[in-house]
Amino acid sequence: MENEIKYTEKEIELLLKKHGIRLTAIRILILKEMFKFKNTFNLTDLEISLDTIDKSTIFRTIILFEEQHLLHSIEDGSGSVKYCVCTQDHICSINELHAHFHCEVCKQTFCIENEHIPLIHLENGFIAKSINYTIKGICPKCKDINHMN
Amino acid sequence: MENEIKYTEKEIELLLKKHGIRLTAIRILILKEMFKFKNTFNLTDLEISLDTIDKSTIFRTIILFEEQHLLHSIEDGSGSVKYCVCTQDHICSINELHAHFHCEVCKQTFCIENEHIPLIHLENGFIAKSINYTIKGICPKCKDINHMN
DNA sequence: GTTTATGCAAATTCTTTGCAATACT
DNA sequence: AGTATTGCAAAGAATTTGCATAAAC
Repeated sequence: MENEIKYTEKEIELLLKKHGIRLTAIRILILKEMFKFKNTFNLTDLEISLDTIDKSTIFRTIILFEEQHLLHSIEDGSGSVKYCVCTQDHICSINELHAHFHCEVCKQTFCIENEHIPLIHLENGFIAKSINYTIKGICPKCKDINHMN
Repeated sequence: MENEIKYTEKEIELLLKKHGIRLTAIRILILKEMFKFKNTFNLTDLEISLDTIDKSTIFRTIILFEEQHLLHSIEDGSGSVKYCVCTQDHICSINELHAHFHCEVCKQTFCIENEHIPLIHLENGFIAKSINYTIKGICPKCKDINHMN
């Protein structure tokens, strides 16, 4: 594992509580694991790295976290829903949502942190709850490997 | 069927040819059916309305149409990929792509025709091929039915 | 002790593929 | 004849659910 742990046990617990999520050993473990992913992750990613925990438990935990706005989902057209954790440096309210980039070669999905999603005008009567802005293409690493331009 | 047929047999055939797609009776039938949907449609929608044609044939036809840029796909997080046909009044090149609105109540996905997707700046090295901009929320009809605001 | 969370097993849904049969040129 | 298209059947992948057990409050 090449990742640096950003959050202490205590901080993980506070984050859960802040979002009105009851503490359990498994939820702490799952959230801790989520922070290990540099980019986004899907259910299978978590299932593999948390192989003692049942898939359905992870699934229901993701649903709970999403309902409590501790994470949000990204549809990148890869065939599985990706997730990323909402933290204070990674804002997820509707006006400050960030966009994502999905590489069609390596299948990774990156957060585009530096810019918010530009909003467009909605006709009267439509109520926006969330926005998904995903650019698909080729990331720098895969471009170099495949000598594309 | 409350839909008005917008395209004649002849126009359907021309559209296929224009996109370098060989004509077959089934492809003409499928494209004609696609135009009947006011909004977007998915594989199952077509499977139901074209119940004499096999699902895998429809699937492979969609892939072909998409490769030839006769239609484009939309990931709206509904669990199935939606499609909509690219016509001259419904531009689909990357700079002129339109956004979509997905209603979480009725599960319909609407094209937002009046505005192009605003582009955001990509860091050096990223190559964009397509963009997916989908707003999720509640459509006017469902808002009224459920007395929401 | 009652509510909530978890694991196991399996169902469901959506997508995709192999292969044989058919149609087209 | 040879290539492209289609149908059938089934595989694969991702998601979701029912129910019994275990944990938390």
